[in-house]
Amino acid sequence: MARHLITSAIPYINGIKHLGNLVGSQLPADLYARYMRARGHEVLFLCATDEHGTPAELAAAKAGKPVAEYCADMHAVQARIADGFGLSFDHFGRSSSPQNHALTQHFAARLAEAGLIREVAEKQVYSHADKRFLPDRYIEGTCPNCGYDKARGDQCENCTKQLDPTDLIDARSAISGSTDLEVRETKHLYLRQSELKGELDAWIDSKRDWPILTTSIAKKWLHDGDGLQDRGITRDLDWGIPVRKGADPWPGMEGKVFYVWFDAPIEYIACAGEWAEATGQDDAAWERWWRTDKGAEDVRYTQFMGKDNVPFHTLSFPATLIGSGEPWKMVDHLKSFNYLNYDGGQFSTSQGRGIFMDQALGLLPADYWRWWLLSNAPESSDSEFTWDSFQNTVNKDLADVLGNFVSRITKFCRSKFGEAVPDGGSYGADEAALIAELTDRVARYSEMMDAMEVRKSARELRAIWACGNEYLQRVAPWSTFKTDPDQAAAQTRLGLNLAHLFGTLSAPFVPSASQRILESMRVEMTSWPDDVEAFLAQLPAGHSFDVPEVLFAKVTDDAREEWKARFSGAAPA
RNA sequence: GGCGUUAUAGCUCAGUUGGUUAGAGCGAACGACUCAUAAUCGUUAGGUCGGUGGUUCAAGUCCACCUAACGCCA
Repeated sequence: MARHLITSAIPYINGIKHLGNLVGSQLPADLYARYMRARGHEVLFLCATDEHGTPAELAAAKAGKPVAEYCADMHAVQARIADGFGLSFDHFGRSSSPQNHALTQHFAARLAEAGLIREVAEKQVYSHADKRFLPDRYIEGTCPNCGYDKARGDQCENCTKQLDPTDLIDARSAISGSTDLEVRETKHLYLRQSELKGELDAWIDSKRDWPILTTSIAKKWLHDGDGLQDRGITRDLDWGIPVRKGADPWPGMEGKVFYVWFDAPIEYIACAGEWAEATGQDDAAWERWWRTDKGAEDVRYTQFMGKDNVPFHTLSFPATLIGSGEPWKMVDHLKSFNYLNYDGGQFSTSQGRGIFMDQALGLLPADYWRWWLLSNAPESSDSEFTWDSFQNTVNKDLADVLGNFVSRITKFCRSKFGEAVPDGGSYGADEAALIAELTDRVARYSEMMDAMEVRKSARELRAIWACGNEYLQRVAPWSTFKTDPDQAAAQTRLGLNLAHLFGTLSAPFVPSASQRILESMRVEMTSWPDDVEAFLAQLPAGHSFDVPEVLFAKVTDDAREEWKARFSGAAPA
């Protein structure tokens, strides 16, 4: 038994995430966590909400709530939706937790002691009306290059020219519209990650089995242009973790907070602390997952994220851990994903384009979405959601191949032998061939799951389901029954055991349906079927079962068309 | 402009360190079966592996250049 620490990139607090966000991190992380648990390994699967920063403050203001209250509410909303999707976090934490405050300040102190923090004086735009410094993108004005009047302080969206806020003509706050702006000098802390460039480079080089997507992004940031740049890790905001040197004040940094990108990854660690607290355990309980001097040296740590998060996880966060000089557990495998597009374009939160997690659950059970998303995960390149593909895939794979298999074998048995596994007959060449094929396929499926090859795993699982239908078609117990009822009984017995096998193997992908299959077969989820032959003998003659209701109702053409229209992002109804 | 990813049958994609007739699922056509959510199973469908030029006894699989899509950065 191994120990697996698994984290999903933590979703930002300001709203409900869309399916693209889901498939890029939380869902594959859940797949892996469920699989590892099913194999009998010890798993700690953590996720949290990323709560700090300007967008959270603005979203709270828009909602008319204090930011702390807004974040608490949205955390509850995201937690409920995650639960709806069957995301099996051991803990769903918050980056605003006391644990993260303490840990973030601790890391900053350690980095300062190591000489890896420097102060930089910068000029930033202050808005008197908003009583705050404005990030570049929250300043609007007329582009000096093309005259577009809604250019942002970082870039003009019309002519794409890169801008400084001070370049803008008639600059105004994007928040209040106020033009009462002032350029002020302010000091910030920078993480000198360029000092660690060599170490990070060597570390990345040692990760030969990471996805190309991951290492190519990391290498680019390390070597592109002038190489790895130092990053500001503080901001002039109210909402965040106050800049302190451990428990002590940080002279000159009063009223400032750490930048969200500094504290967010630290939440992976803090979240383990939150988990320990929530489950009534002491610090040693979480430290054995995170401190290699306190029991974590045999932990295998895997992170899941979309490609936009890779630089922070391969460079900035490791720089923080290495720079601390303390024995923190570093990531062992970093599985990254490309983007999921929606029907010819990108998912868009602002334009309401695409499908959001809460809406998805309002249409169909989570298993439908899990199956489509995982079996089409954007691993090698961006992939695209279309309603036609979704309907076709879930109807064919889930309803026709898996659902119908369980249905046909249980109903056949009920009509000929009653609702218990029939006795009599024995296995012959057909059964041996089936068991041999399944042994081979289950081994390959397990290999693919170990390797986090999501699409390939899904494909292999589907092939395993198809084996059940192929077997029934080949031996045709409905025909055998007429001439040799004992032989038909043996075939049916094997068929029912196949349902048990499928229920177990499918659990990481479609946990609810798997649960229903196992319940109707009246068995608990037990061991992983490494020995297929032995596993297929677990339901003995006489074992009673129930015929389940339809496992997967099909998506109709009418529903597909209605949803396609409803989620087009065109004129809102 | 720099960099990266991708470009394989109508569609979605597999194709280990280069090596016999390039594979799967879906769709399509035909056939079988009738237990089942009109579900299933089988057979077939002949794609110059984006283009050009190289390396090699041998390249979809390595190299160079080109083209296209997407993305990141400046």
